[in-house]
Amino acid sequence: MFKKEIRDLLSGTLEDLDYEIDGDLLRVEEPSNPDHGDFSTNVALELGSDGQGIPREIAEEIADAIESEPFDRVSVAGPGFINFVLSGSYLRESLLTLLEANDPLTGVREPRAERVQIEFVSSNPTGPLTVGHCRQAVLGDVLASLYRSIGYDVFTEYYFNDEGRQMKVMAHTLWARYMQQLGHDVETPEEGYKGDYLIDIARSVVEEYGDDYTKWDDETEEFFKEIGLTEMVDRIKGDLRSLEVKFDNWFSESELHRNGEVEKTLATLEDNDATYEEDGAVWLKAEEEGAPQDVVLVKSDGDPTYLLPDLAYHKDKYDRGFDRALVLLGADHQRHVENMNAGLRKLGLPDDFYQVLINQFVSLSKDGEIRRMSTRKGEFITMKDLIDDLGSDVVRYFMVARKPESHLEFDYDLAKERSMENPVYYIQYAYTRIVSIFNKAEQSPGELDYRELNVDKLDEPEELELIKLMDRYPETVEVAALDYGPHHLASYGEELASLFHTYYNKYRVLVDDEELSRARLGLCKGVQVTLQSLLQILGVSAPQKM
RNA sequence: GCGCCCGUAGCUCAGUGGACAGAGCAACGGCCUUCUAAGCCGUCGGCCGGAGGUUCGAAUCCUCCCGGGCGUACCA
Repeated sequence: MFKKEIRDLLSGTLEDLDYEIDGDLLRVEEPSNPDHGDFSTNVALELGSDGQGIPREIAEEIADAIESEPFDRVSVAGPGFINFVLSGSYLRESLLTLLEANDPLTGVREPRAERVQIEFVSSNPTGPLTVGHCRQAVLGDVLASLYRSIGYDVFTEYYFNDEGRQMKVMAHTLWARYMQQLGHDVETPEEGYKGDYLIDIARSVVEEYGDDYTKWDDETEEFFKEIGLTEMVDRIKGDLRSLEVKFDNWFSESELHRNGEVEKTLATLEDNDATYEEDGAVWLKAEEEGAPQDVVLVKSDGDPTYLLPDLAYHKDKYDRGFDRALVLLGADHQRHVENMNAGLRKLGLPDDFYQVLINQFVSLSKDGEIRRMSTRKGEFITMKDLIDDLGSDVVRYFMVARKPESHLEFDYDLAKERSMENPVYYIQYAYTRIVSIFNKAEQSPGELDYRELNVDKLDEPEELELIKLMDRYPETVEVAALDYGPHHLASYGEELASLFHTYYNKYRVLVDDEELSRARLGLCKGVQVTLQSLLQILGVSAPQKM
């Protein structure tokens, strides 16, 4: 946030001094080297290369013109950088502002007109959710929190692909398992789902219905599809609940078929001259819109492919009034995205409506071994196993700690670790430590009156560093949301926790000097409020005791 | 072959075109009468996959190459 203020300040100063600069070139950053101040700008270098003067001289001029107000020092360095050092009094003041608001995000929580819909997980209800879905579930959930926390109107949705070929394969596999339970020699389909979970379901079907469905026909298929679907949807919802992931809506693909939306979408595409027939199938002219090749919308057997209902679904999202439809998809859906973009353009939807965050796969390392997963082969670790074993806090944290477009190697051994080497506990423990300090002080954080604090007592470098870092929190949240990068928040959490632990180890909060104690308690409360907000966005608990 | 993503310390990864590239783990060396040692402090460790280019300045942008993942279906 504060970076933006400096930018505004600079742009005013530049105007006063008759310099002209493109807004994009006016950059303020936080140097990694503390010798270069808390913030710095290269604007004088940009002006120099634009021929408006000599960088160092411009820098001197700008530095002289800037009020000293929130800064201790504004200096020129190197070829023409301008470095800003925040004053202690500004920082202390900002701690009081935080304590007064009792909410670290007031600055960025502004009402935004845009309505954002986020769709994620959306697996075929043909099997249990695996660690891969788990990453997406947490990414989507945290992104939704991030957007809400900066003032967006967010709506989350899970789309069940409960129609189509995969469902038929599932039904057939389930029937085969059922027949096997009854002692018939029926082979599990080659393409079928090999996991044991279908055997469990088959067993319960035998218990309830006996041998009523030994003949494979349309009625039997429908029956097993229905049973399998109900059972899988139930499990999926249960798994997500235990991961603390909530959806505002569950949407079924079958609904789009029933109410004619799929057909209507096809008709629109035909009207827009976006389709043609070949080999008995209906094709979308996707290549015209930048896709690598045309794709089939309706197969020669009359069934639509996955693409057509998905187009209908997004038309529906658009008609429901969302301004942006963010969809989280796995890396294997890249081609689908290109097809969707082409199809949506043919339907006449605005280009920036459909946005996709592609996330790479998860591998799991345990006892030094890396294990990969496949739902169809039945080789996978389910989300449920993971949560039962590690708890939702740990699972959630690990799943968002890496940026979505990177492969995630889930370090099972570290996740299992109950020590401060585990970053989840490290962050939680910082929070808990503060609770513990307040207990020791026989005071609740709520009782602490910020108006009675003498923050001038806070002048240790670590104290000012902590405030400085907290000052950056709102901006971190905003960046994490807008960049679709929840991992920024995780990194920030580790940094803040680390700084606090260091401080805690070096200084005592509760000391004989009562005024100092109170001021330090105020600082602790600031950290606590910030961590609480962060953990809440990540969906990780903030324990009172550990 | 073509397309997308990734390649940064031994390992797992951060790093919004800036000024000597960071963290955690591992390794090594220290440290417990204290608000929780489930800890703390320190040291070691890098031609940022390679080669060109753009720029006053590149881990970051462009091109090519190498390595890994994914895709390239009338599956989802």
